[in-house]
Amino acid sequence: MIQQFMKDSQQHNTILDLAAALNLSPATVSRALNNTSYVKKETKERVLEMALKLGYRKNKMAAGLRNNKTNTIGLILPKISMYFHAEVVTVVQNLLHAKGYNLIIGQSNDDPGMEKELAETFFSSRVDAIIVSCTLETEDFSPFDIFSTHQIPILFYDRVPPETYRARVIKGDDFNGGFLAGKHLVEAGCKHIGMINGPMTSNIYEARAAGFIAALRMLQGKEEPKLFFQQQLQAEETREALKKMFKGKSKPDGLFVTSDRNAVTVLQYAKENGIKIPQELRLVGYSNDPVTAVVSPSITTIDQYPALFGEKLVATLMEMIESPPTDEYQPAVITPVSLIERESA
Amino acid sequence: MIQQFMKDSQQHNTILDLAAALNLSPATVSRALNNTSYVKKETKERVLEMALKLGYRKNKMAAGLRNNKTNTIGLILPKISMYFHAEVVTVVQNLLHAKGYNLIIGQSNDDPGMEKELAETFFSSRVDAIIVSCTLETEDFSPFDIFSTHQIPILFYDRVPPETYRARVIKGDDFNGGFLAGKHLVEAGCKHIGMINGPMTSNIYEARAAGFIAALRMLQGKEEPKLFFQQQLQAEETREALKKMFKGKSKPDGLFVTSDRNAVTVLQYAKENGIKIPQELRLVGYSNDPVTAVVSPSITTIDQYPALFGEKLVATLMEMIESPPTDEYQPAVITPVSLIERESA
DNA sequence: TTGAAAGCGTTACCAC
DNA sequence: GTGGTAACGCTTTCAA
Repeated sequence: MIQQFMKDSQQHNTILDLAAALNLSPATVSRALNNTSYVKKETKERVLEMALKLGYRKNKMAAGLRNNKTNTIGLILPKISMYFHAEVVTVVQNLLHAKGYNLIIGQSNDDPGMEKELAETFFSSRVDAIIVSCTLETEDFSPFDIFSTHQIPILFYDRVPPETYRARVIKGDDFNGGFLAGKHLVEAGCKHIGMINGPMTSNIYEARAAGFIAALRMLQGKEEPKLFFQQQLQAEETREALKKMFKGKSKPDGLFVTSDRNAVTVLQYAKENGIKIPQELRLVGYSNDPVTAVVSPSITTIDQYPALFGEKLVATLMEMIESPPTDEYQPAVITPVSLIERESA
Repeated sequence: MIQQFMKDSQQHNTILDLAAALNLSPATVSRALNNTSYVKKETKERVLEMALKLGYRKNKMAAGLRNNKTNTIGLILPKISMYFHAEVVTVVQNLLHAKGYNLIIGQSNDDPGMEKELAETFFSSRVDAIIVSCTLETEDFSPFDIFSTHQIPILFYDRVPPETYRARVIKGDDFNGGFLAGKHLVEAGCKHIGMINGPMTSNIYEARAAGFIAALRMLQGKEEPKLFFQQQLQAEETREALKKMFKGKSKPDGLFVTSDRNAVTVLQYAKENGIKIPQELRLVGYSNDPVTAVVSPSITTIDQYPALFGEKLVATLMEMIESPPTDEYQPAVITPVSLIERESA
């Protein structure tokens, strides 16, 4: 009876197949499947039962084409293996899944060219919205213009464009993170405080540095911290920076390293060179990567609450998707940070 | 001139718009855009130029619907923040992107229910193929049957179904990994060797245990290692296991912990309880998570070469997508592992 | 070398 | 409550 309506197993059953098997119109079947408008209770049950029997699954592409809505969100980030990003992605994906959304993830590998390609691809896939954390070097944000011009919600997070590029933004309180680090080192009695930072082209490193310097100025009365290095956050460069710092006579006794991975590198360098942490050098990292808790000495660091961050991200995104687009200025959402005190400082 | 063909900026330009603007048929435009069949060189250039001018981007859904090919691959894994998986995903995504494929990632959070849901969703999205690393508890693999019955390539990796479930598989050499760990501990002179393992419902832990036991039998002549615990890989349970192990009089002097995160937990437990590593207890972990290199003492572990793993994964998948489906038995692809010797053993 | 037209699977409008 | 049908944007046969 039913077999006769089944196609070759490799074929996909469609609404038309269901309709034929039930002597109904495709319209009614669609209504029954989607709970839209009224369908006789009995009819609905028959449809659902048959759908199960024939192993029917909606073709999302067809639905997407018709509805101009894909229930897919694109997410572009530099590297998924970074602790903060991995945590955020996990939360975002779980929350979106619960709301019936699919997530497409693209890694730019910190390459602006790749970032642009991903933006194009996601646009072609007609994502309903897009979430972006930029590369360290993104200076041209025009590849993202297509989204705003087509009224597709775009939300930047963590590494975001400058305010001059009008866009919705959610980011951690990097200024405060830097400030807390500086304050902690000053209050620990450090006199020669240095910093190893990421490239200033990225808002997060710029803000962490600003907060850090503000703390030193305010609490230490110093005009400008002397031992101050910027670099790409590679282990080799960190070692170079350390070599320079410890060559002179006024060695640092406190160091703020704006990424935990690099803070670990500092730890290793110190061990290799007989520098005692925290006795001779106090150290503060950034992100509360679990690794900071298990090295010894454990590393004092700044927690960014990635789970909370992810929740706010999704809440903001949903608001953007559901509410009609507005030209009103929307201030950046800032999520909290706090200092986690451990052995290194 | 051109403006008159532009729609409201929020609308998407289509092939019809291009065709109208150029006085061509949509067919020709499509051919020009896709390099399919011959189009006069000049026509093609005009099309491409206009596409650029109007900011045309192909609607992938429409193309997918028509072609029955989405250029999208689904990937289901337990948790993206695990080192091995993060690395594999990165490689897989980069390689697939280079080949023009999109990747949809879904995290099951080690929940078989979620895993099933993701499989359904990806099927609905009509992915061209699917890659799966199962949850620790997946025992019913039938949610994946839809893919094989519809001739959609499915490739399991790392945590895979038993051989009785006929499917293409690629996995690390877990047996050998276990063997290497056992051998290393025996050769280091350990007499009371124990193991802390994950749940035996998962093939990876089952194989690591088998290899480990084989090594002890072969090299130590022991019938059965005595200090042997299985558990879910949570820190608390690891501590429980350790407490039991070190309560009795015959304490272990060598320990194989089948996950690096737990090996770190062992390290901390040892520190807290004054057990000297490696003098009193030699320790071997699994995965070569970067954390094992930076804790002290650094942890001897088994490297799984995730980058190589990812390459083989993509190569196998491409072969499955491109070659006609076959019923021939395809043996599992096994990727190499090796022991990384560090301070802990 | 190009055009006309059908069709992929779904949904929503308009009838009845 | 339900059915008929057009339309979403693209590609591909068939014809010219």
